[in-house]
Amino acid sequence: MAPKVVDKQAKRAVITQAAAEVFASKGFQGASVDDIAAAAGVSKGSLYSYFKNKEELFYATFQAFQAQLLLECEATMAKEQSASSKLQACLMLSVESLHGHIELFPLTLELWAAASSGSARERFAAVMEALYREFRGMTAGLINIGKASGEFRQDVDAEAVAAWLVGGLDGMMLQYWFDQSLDVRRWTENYLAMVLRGIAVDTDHGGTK
Amino acid sequence: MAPKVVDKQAKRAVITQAAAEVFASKGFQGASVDDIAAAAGVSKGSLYSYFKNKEELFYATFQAFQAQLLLECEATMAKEQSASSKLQACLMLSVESLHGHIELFPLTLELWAAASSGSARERFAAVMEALYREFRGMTAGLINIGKASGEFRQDVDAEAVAAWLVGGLDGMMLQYWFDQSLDVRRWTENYLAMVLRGIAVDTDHGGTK
DNA sequence: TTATACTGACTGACCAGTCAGTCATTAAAA
DNA sequence: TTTTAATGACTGACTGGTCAGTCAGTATAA
Repeated sequence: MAPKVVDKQAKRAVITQAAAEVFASKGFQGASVDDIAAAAGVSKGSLYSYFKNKEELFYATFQAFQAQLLLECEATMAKEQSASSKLQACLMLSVESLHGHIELFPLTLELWAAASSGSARERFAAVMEALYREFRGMTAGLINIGKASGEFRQDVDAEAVAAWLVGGLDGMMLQYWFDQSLDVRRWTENYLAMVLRGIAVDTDHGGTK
Repeated sequence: MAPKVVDKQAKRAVITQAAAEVFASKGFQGASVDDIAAAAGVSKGSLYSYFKNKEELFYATFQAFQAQLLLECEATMAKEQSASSKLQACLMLSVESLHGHIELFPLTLELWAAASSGSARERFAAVMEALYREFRGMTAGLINIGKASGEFRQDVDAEAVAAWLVGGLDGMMLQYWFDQSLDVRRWTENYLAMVLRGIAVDTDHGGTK
């Protein structure tokens, strides 16, 4: 009348952690549920008592990965003062973080592919749309604050810059995934300096040459 | 002593065209060779006489898609004079072109995923690395021409800007794929203007306010 | 005892790639 | 012109294997 008790949350975490590695190295379709169960040290039947199906498991796995990045990002951003330094801190942290966990980047690629076609398309596409909307909104908000405070030019299209920065980060990491000798951190630093000069109001104009 | 003759190249094109649609709507793993053969109006056995295996077929399909974009891009770029207008023309054309064939964008996503994990990883990853290297090189070359001609600042990191523009284009189209109400063309136009202002030498500074 | 967690063998569906045989087309012999 | 032979493009049933998800039975804690 009060049988065996396990910490379900902890066990879910163990499973998603194992799943992250397997999904990242074999892909969504390529990873079999047997593989994941074995990696997590759990039987297949047990795994199915924690997750409705493979799709659900994949989604939970990606969520865990994403949530951690978002947390780090928000924490770091809060420390900065000006809009441009917040932007810079946030972008650099994202690059650092993705760079540091590059072995999990395929999870994202798999989600993109899953969201683009296949049976789970509708669901994953909705997730991605919401995620991008949030990131764009956050970034655009930051830029608008900069405009309001007179830090950035009035004719800056906040949405456009936000979309390109968010997209650029993804595209950047994609290139890094394919060639890990690229110095994406330095590139990001240098590039952002250019972009900020382009959107800042002209106070001084200390050009080289 | 001379049997039925068919135009093999033409038939390959018919098959890859059908394959593009099927791969785009069902993904690489999700699309069965039977599906594709049926869509192309060809038997499965016949299809296998044109392509060694499914992977080969997928690669050929992506190549056809990519080659067309590259051709359009090079043609348009040749018409422009200054480095900045070449850059602008090339980027806008790419956005226009991808925008116009957005239904085939999943092909790219599938290739990314295929290149990130699974059995064909090595091969597809090499293809993607080469592709990005080429695009980055082309773009960086353009920027360096601009630097040499005094159009752009000397302290511009050409590689960094190139990587971010190339990556940004991908990331942009990704967002558009998930939400086709986004006005990516206008965003690109506006954003590029900002970037160009950031990398151009300071001649006049006609800021708004 | 009893409620719950857990196991792994099993099932049914799916699919890439093969291959033995068919058929339309053409060259050349009659 | 007609017949015959050669060719290779084409077909689709079949094989060998994989895998998501289920369930009947077992272990364990209260």
